[in-house]
Amino acid sequence: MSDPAKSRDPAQRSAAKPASAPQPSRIQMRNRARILEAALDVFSQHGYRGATLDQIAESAGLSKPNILYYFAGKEEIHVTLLHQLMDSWLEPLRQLDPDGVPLDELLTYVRRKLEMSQAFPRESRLFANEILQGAPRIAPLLEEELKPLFDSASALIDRWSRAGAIADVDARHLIFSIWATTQHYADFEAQIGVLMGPADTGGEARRGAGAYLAEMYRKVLTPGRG
Amino acid sequence: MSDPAKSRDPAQRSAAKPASAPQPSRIQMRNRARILEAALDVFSQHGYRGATLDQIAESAGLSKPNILYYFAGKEEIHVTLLHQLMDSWLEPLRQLDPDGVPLDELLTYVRRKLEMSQAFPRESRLFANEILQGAPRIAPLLEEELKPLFDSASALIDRWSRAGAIADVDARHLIFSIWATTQHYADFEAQIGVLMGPADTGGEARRGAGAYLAEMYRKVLTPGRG
DNA sequence: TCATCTTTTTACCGTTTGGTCAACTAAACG
DNA sequence: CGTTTAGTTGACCAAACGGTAAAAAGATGA
Repeated sequence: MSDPAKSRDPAQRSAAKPASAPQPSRIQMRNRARILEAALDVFSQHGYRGATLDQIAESAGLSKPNILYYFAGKEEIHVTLLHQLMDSWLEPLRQLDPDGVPLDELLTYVRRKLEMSQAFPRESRLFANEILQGAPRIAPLLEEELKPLFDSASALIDRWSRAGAIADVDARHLIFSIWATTQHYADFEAQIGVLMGPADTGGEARRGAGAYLAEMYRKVLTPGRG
Repeated sequence: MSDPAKSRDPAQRSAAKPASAPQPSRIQMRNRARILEAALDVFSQHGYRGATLDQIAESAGLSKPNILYYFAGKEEIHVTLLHQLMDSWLEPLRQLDPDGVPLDELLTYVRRKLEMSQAFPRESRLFANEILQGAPRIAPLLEEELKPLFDSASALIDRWSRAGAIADVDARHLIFSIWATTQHYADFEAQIGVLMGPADTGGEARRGAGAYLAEMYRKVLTPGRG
């Protein structure tokens, strides 16, 4: 009766055997992508608990049981999104070049991070939601992926700082402030929309943020009489 | 049968007649405070949809129907918290003194805002959660209370800027960056705990943040050769 | 003491939620 | 073609949810 592996299970668990990668079909790739796209919409807007499978299903144009055919459950969809997100999210930090011009490297990092928040506000909000709630599903990933990168970037900035290439700043709090200021424009968009005038959110606010942050971090990082 | 106002209704709707303020009893004050305290815990940790009346009830040490005796519903509890929060949240900005020393005023504002985030992280997260989800319940309050204050503060900073008392910065984005950097330590505490080492979150990180932000905004705001 | 008003609880209701099941349809392949 | 497999769906379920009804229990004051 219960023949194991009697049929291919697209909703493969995370601990699937590495050897048995049955190469997903075109339909599977398309529908998984649809589901993740819809889930990003719903999760980023309502948070994990606030999102329902029915909402995701309707937004994806699929039935709820069909969604559970591709993913083992609500949590697996969420975790999948977070894993996908983490990679692209860390890329700007990875591109910090130890051999580049320190000030340019950091200002470029600020610019990339801001562009990323503006281009992918849903991803930013999804991440913010998860962290706000204590990172219950992404904590291991923070420890394994984010922390090593954060440590090495901090060490690099500290070296630049001690060498006098940039001002004497606390590297870790500098990174925090860059994350905070850039992601703020995505995460608090509802507030900014009210304060800047709703008609304006995409236009002047965008350029204004870039110009302000560039100038701010130029002042913060330019070495000078202390 | 349906005698209106046949019994005092502690769960008074918001649009209650102003003349009929029956002066709440000691029990009412104590239990309402318990409920709001418990609700702040639960809402700030799980978000609006993620929080349940049963959780709030258990945390408050009351039964669920008893909670609904004091508040008309889940949403009313949430809105009450947001209203209470908004007042104290805006106070540091209100204390900006047009007649003070501009640089000192702004650095003091940064310090106060950071202290507030560190002293009331649950309030900060409650607010962040609400904004993140599009401010569905607090939008009117943002328009009526936050925006006027934001506009006048921006105007004041602009005047200081044009007068040369501080550097030439965009006042509105300056305020955004102050909000972002200070609230970040409360809202992203889970992330910061991982990156700074969990044992450290309350100690060095606290002082480090204050020192870093003071130095950063000193550099940003000190007028000098552009 | 009794009568009245406030507070609390027990039992319940309708809806929503994540998830399952068995049957159905559509491809793939010989 | 037929058979096997992949994909899809309507019907359903148990649990959790916000909220209600009504009556019990406490407090209050004459």
